[in-house]
Amino acid sequence: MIRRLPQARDRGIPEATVARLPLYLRALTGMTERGVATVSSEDLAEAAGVNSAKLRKDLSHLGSYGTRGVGYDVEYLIYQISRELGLTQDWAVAIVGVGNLGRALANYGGFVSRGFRVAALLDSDPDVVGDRIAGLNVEHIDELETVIARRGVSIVVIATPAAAAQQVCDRVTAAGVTSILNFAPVVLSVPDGVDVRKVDLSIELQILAFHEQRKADRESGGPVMAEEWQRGESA
Amino acid sequence: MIRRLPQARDRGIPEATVARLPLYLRALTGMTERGVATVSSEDLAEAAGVNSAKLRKDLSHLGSYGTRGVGYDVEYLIYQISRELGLTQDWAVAIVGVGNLGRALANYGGFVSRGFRVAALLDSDPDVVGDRIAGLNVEHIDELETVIARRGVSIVVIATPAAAAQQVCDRVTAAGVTSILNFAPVVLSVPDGVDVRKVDLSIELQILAFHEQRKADRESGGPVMAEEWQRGESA
DNA sequence: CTCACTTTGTGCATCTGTTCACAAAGGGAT
DNA sequence: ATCCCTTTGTGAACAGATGCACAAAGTGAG
Repeated sequence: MIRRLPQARDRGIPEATVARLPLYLRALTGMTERGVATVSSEDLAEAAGVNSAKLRKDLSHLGSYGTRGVGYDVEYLIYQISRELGLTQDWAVAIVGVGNLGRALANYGGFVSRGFRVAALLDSDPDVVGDRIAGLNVEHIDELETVIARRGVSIVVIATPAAAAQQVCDRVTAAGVTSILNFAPVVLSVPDGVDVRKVDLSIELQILAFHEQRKADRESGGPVMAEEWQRGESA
Repeated sequence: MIRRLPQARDRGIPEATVARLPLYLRALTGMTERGVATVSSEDLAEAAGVNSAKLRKDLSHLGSYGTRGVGYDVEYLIYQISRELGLTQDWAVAIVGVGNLGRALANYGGFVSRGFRVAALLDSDPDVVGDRIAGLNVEHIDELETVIARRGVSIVVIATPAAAAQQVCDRVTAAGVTSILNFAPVVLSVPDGVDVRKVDLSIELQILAFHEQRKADRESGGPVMAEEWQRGESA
């Protein structure tokens, strides 16, 4: 039986915490730019849009980096979170699919700012290959494996149409990539050990629609009962 | 005390379930296009990339729409999920900020396909105002309130630079919008009753980097045990 | 009708995440 | 040094989500 010590410095950081660390990092970066040297959990939590107990518990998973009665040193905390997230090293990212979205991503400043470097843009469309976007030459998808190997690409962003995504995914995983950010609206199947994160614009809208509908229902005198539909004769 | 009946048709659908319904919907749509009339929880779960017990529990929150020994009627289930998500009605969406990302969103087919209609594109840049994108005229941000009111916009997508986002947010909430999809890398503060969903490209990358780093650590000689760090003399 | 087989819907145990509330720790004033 | 004030770090209660495993419900063959 694996006994998990309840120590800090335990390397098992909860997934929910990991997802919030970038948020704290951004808030802290803003503060350091405004010359703030020290921040309390209360203030940082407010800036990040979470409650302060949660913030403190999250940070406690990294170690004990605050000073009671005072708060956290902004610079130091930035460094600790960056290190934990692996942002002190430089990640080479390839973007596959240079349509509207791929272009937007290539030009997105937020990528470059924090340890990420767009190392390649790839597409299959001959009209697009050769274009210069965000200072990079768009290369043909045939070069995928070569580019990944030569430039040490470890994260691939898939911004292709849905139909091409699985195929691209298969090729990049075969080439040894184990981290994929997928914008195509499909469920990718990948070998064990490969992480896929998905960003799906239409899913987000659908979730909003759900809540919006519910708000509307509540205002206009309750749910529209009994639009009951006879079961069976649909098809 | 409010006694919540453990019945199906209970309108309290868990958030986690709501977030998966669009996934099921997409899988089902694919099936109906391939002429599949009936599907088991096992197969649908596989297509959506979840486990089958979870799928069944999720669907059971909508009601009891399956047939034991047979499975679910694809068309009927599509209808039920669509209705629950509010996709049987037509949602007018306005996109504020017509940079690379805004353009990508305006052209994204997935929006239109399911009940969402891009009703307006707005920007503050005079060079962009007047452009025709995805069949729409880009309008000046000054028209924001008018456009929202006239076209019945109920969901606003913010795709502006970070610096402009809160201001746009304030204006659209003042105009009565209660659902916002935010792509700008800032924490928006909104009045009670307003739903904000956030899509943040760089956060997703940072989460991937964290896991990637961890995988790298593990391979290069196991967890770096006893990198124990003496507490206190850091900083 | 009865039996064998399939697949749903759900009670229950478990795990993960959130929030409360407070003791412990540090700072600064006197 | 002592006292008071602030703020962290965390135990414990609670809440929410997941997954197992099985009874209940349906189909179809004989």
